[in-house]
Amino acid sequence: MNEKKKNYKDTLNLPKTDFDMRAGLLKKEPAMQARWAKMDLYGRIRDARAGGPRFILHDGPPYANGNIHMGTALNKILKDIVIRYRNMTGFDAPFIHGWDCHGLPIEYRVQSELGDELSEMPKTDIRRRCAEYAGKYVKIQSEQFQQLGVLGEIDEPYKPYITMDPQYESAVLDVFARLVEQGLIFRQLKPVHWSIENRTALAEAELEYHDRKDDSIYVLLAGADSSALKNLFGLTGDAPAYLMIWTTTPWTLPANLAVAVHPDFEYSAVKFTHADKEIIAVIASDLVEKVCGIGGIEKFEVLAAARGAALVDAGITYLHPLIENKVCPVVPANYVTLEDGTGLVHTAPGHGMEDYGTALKYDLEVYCPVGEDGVLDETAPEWLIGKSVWDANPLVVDFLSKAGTLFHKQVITHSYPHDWRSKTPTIFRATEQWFVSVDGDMKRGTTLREMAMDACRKNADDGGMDFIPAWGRNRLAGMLESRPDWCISRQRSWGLPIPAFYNEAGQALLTPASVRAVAKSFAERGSDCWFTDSPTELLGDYDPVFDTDLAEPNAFDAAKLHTGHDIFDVWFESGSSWFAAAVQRGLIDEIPVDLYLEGSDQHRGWFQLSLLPALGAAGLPPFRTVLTHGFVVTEDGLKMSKSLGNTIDVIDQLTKRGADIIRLWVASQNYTDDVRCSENLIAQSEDAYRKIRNTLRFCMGSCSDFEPVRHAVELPEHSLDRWMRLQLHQLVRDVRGAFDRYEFHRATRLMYEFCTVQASSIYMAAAKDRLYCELPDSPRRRATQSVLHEVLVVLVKLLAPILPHTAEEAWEHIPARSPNEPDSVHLAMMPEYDEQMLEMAEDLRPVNPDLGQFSSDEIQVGPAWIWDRLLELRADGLVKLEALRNAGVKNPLDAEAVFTIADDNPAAGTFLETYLGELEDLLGVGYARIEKAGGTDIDSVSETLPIGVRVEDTREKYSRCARSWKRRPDVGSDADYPDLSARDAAVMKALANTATTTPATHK
RNA sequence: GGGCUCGUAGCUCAGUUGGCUAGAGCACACCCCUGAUAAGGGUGGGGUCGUUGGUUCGAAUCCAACCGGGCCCA
Repeated sequence: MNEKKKNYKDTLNLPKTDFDMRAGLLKKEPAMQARWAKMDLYGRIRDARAGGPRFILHDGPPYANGNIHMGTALNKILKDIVIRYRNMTGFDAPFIHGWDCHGLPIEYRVQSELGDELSEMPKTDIRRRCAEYAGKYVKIQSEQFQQLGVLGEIDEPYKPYITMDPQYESAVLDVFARLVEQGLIFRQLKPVHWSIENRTALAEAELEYHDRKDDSIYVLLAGADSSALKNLFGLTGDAPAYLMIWTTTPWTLPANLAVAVHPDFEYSAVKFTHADKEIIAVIASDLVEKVCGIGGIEKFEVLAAARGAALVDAGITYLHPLIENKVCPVVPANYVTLEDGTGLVHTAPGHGMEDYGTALKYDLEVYCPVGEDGVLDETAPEWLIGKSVWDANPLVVDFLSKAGTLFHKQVITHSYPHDWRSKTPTIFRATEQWFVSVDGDMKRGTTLREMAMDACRKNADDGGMDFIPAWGRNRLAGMLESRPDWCISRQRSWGLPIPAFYNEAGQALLTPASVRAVAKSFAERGSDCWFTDSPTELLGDYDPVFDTDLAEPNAFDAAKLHTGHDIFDVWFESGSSWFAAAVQRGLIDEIPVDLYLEGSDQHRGWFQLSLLPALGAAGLPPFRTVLTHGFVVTEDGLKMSKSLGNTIDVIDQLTKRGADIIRLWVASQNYTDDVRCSENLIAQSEDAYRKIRNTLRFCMGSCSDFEPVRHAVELPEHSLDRWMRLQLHQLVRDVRGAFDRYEFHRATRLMYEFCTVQASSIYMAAAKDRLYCELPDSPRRRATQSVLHEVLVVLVKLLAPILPHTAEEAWEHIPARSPNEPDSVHLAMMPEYDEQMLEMAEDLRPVNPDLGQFSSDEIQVGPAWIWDRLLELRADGLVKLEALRNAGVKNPLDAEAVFTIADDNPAAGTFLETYLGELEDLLGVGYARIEKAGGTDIDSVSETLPIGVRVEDTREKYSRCARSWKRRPDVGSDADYPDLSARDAAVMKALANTATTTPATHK
């Protein structure tokens, strides 16, 4: 590089900025977060938006156990984007975070750590340890969320809502009292999933299905009246008749009380030899062959057939397989299938949900001979008493085998429910539990199910709910339609006690007033007092004698009561958060809140289990809109699991790449479906991040000597700058629209493509010449700076919800940022767009007075149309430049663009003259000129605009300007600067002038 | 097994009420620039729109079945 070139370089206005090209997020983000905390950014946003329209997103509480994972991060970042965007559009949108602290997983964890100490430990000690454990993870997760740039009432000086907080617990009881008031709470013996290991009833959510090996047995049940059974089939003879059933849980046979058949199925009486005797067995017709095959029966004879309904109508009974002289009925049931077994279903109401339903219908006893320890009690056959159900299995099989009623036994592997924590198999067992009734009539004259279904049918504006994506409505409705009563009791320590007292007769004291009395105690002393205080103390001023809700108030002597041992299902606690989190903060009037935003699994979970308490207690849904997102899956779309080792750790990514990278990844995903995540995919976001960052950086660098108030100018008519501003305003319109609809991936893509295409590839590339080479204060340069400055400010604001750290850093580097703007971008308002400008641009006018007409009277043009054509000319020219490059002209500045028009088309000529300068820059060529072709044979890019373009090598033809590097005919036209083009020579003279008049600049 | 749901280039996404040889950006390849430089620009290749059938003059778009993935149940 020679001396002279260097001199000219010094005369250029090259970009200048302190905004680092390399992000350095790992260092900057923590510092930024610390500063936000120090300045109380969140509090300042609250103050700034006070009085604005409220927007409440109610945070679903994550479970305070373990580090956050990618899914938790996805969820919280999406919420944070919503909150930030809403606040930037003028809403008063607080963000109150929450944590779910009670529950089995934590208790189980603490128990495992305690080991043998556990047995001697009082409940309060276990609970204290659980509380410490939960508190520890609340803190850890809180910090992790904050590291992701999540804002809100999550840490000091603000308080998130914590489900183990006394105030919160008290509020949950408040909700409960209202449900009691509505008559929705009842107590009943009912089979529940029971964990023997943990001695507790389990919610369905607490089950995992794993393969397990079990004895699959086919059992013959002798007809109580063998001839009656044979008569039904029109049979005679000596062979005894049996019903054949199938089960994989032999231990439930002691509790067998019936056999269920499908009334519509056909059943066959089959004759074959079993244990050297000829017998007749009843099997569903479609399964005869299969069952005989399984049993190794080669020779069998189907004697006759009858409908299931006929068996029922004939009052067929059978002899209990284990208990002598016990006679049981055949009952109809529609859930009987022909998938497995024999089509006749062993029914034990104490050990199965469907069996239980049948029992209620046909008045069978809900008999359960199994204790909470999984051991058969004294009501069982003597040889089974004291045996665990697992030990009972082989004994039962053995008994049947000896009795000759075991048709067949085989070991099968099947999917069986396991306790999600201990991984041990669960059983169904009937126990006394507390329930929320779904179909019982409330005081308000309807049922919870009816209310819920009704809310599902209506939109938010009609008192119902809105769903994003729309199918959420269907999914929630489907679950509500079929869900059973909600069992809310658990037999554990770590949870909110169900405030039921019992008298000596075992009657429960549970009324709205008694619950509220306990709520008061819990608010004052925390729920630990349930385990330390006497019932009298817990009830305070409440005296059952004066409780009008009690039918027999005198049956309950406060002094003789004892407290119940049940705690609430944790879902009831989190399902009451709409009330409990709001009541402490004076936000009760905001119910239903605007938005719940969780993973799609929460249709069954939190959404449903918040809806039910809210409808029961308040008569309203808790939310107006439910937004769900999919799950984080691997690059191949498969589920992530620790055991498969295909997970990606969010903290790992955070400490490796920075929060804004993860946030950009989140924002770029269409979360309505599952989102794929891998190292690769996040790396892709990192690339995108760099592009965005550099686009901002170029704007800053180019505006280093630009102050909008002093230098901003009107953009010239027909200038590329006008096009750019048009693009920018379209961007604002489209991005805001996308944000408004929660379509963050659209917003992100729009902004990213704007940076890549419109800004970087088209505008900035074209604007370089004028930015660098023109006089600093030239109107043309100032116009470009005016646009770039606007691009910068607008883009930083639009990006702020997604990239809070980078946007804030950029905000600080915006040259001459308006004093009217706040000192944090997160306090700023989202940019508005010039609707009129956009309309005018799209507007097509029959004839543009500046341009006349192109080829016919019908043609209609407008700015948008014109720029589309110009960009087509650009694309065409670029292809030709590429060809020229391959032919040896490497640098487009060594080429000229020649635009050809027909002689007789003055309109096209005028058009070209108007835009020739912009076309030169758009193509990045040294020079552009117009050529009139003789005929009409123009190789035009557009039918409506007959203009052709070609490019030519000018290395022989023109000299290169030593300053702008452009080859053009006017190089050397100024004798003082023979190596410069006319424009650059003039600029140099002007600069020389300035230099002599203001020597200070050379100091 | 059931309910809901998704399936467009290697990746992330567009594709209005069915209608021109299915579009972007990234990635990739090749090339350029070296005055956004651990930057910037250009060109190009790449898709039987999960599969198969059907409706239709015409289907990525509507219907059915199937295959594969996910969530929730069983």
